Amino acid sequence: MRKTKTQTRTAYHHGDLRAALLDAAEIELTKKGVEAFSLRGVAKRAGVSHAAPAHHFSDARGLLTALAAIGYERFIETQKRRQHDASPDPKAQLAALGLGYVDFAMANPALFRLMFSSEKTNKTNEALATASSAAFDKLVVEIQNITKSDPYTDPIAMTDVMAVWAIVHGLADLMIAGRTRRITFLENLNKEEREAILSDIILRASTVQASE
Amino acid sequence: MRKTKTQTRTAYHHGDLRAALLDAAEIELTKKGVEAFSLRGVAKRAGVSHAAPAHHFSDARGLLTALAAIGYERFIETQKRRQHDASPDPKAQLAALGLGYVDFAMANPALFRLMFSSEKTNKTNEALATASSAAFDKLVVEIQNITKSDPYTDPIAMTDVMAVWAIVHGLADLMIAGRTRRITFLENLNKEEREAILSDIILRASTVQASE
DNA sequence: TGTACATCAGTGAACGCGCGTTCACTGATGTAC
DNA sequence: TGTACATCAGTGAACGCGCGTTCACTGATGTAC
Repeated sequence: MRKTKTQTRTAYHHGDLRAALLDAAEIELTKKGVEAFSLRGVAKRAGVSHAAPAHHFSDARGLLTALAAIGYERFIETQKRRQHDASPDPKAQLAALGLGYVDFAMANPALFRLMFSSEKTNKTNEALATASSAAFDKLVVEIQNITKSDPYTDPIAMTDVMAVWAIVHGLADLMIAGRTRRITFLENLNKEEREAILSDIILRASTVQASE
Repeated sequence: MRKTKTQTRTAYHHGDLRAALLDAAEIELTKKGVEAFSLRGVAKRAGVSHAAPAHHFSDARGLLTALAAIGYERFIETQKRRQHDASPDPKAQLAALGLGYVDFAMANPALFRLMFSSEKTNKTNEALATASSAAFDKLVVEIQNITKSDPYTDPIAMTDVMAVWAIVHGLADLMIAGRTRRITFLENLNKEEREAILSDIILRASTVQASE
């Protein structure tokens, strides 16, 4: 999962238990789901006693909140990677952002649900709020590049933000839930074909698309 | 919540414990969330001993599955009500369907999440699969009315189904999660204005919209 | 209508389990002199 | 460099709690005659 460690490993006792706990929490989340997630399970996976996490996180909520914040950072990285490989054209950039959104959800369904749908994170946490806002702002910037209008002052542009966000988020959530399996033709396409269709769907949500 | 009872109440022992348990389960779900849902809590709410539910549901999964199936029936009713009050024009009908989708999610967020995002239901259950398919088919029919083409045989029409479903589902899920609070102008509108904007957003997803 | 019996919905005590939390402890690391 | 002490990350036993599950039971309802 995450690879930031072994730097300080064996430096002090465990080395970097905080990072190890976050890694273990992600595995626990993926294998057990948010519903069956337990601090004791995380400690066991990290190979420490069940009382050890208390030195780094006050409780499960604190650990999950930190994990969600890291999730947003990786979420943004996934989108940037997609955009880097795409044409610099604003619409291609927006579609790439959306494909990155879906990529991340499919690759990390449990983490995605934790970030967007769970009550088990502390939304007033500063790191989480900052990371979450950064993700939102990336979308706002892409829409601004297309509409040439600042969504924070122009309701029409903000409506585009909302519409694109909704369609991308809806695709991601339905795909995670396995609901697209019902749509057999989509499942039978190869990667390129499927992405072309998803890009087309994503771009429908911005009105500038239609008026061009 | 549900009002089907007192019919047979006091008829045999409790009367209709099965229905009472489903009512109690919905309250438990709303107050505790899927994550903290417990059979004992449901029994307590229904005013029976914690072992009583076993006579009607094998376990929490069985109870939640039955509740999800009922949820889909009410989900469809909510959409039909919206459509009944709308113009018979196919696009107005589609927008009404979408508004009903959002209505239901906002009025029953926990139940909505149980239906669409939870691992705690048994998806191979016949009643649940039937109810869920009926909801999907309603959307398929509305798209067919607009495109004049059967989505089950025409991939272009099915893509419209997917796109409309995604945008409506995304709106619903983001609104439940409180993510639209960031979009302040939307929050300051009255009911009619907000619904006009949501309808506009929903109709963007169908390509027939743009080509007309 | 009356009695005797069968059925079965709901009871309540008991169980084992995993959970979060507490707390006295151990022992490795860091620091003062 | 060496010793003595402080710090603090991690240990492991113990706790109380709510959970699902089991099971012998009670007693109301239904049925046979």
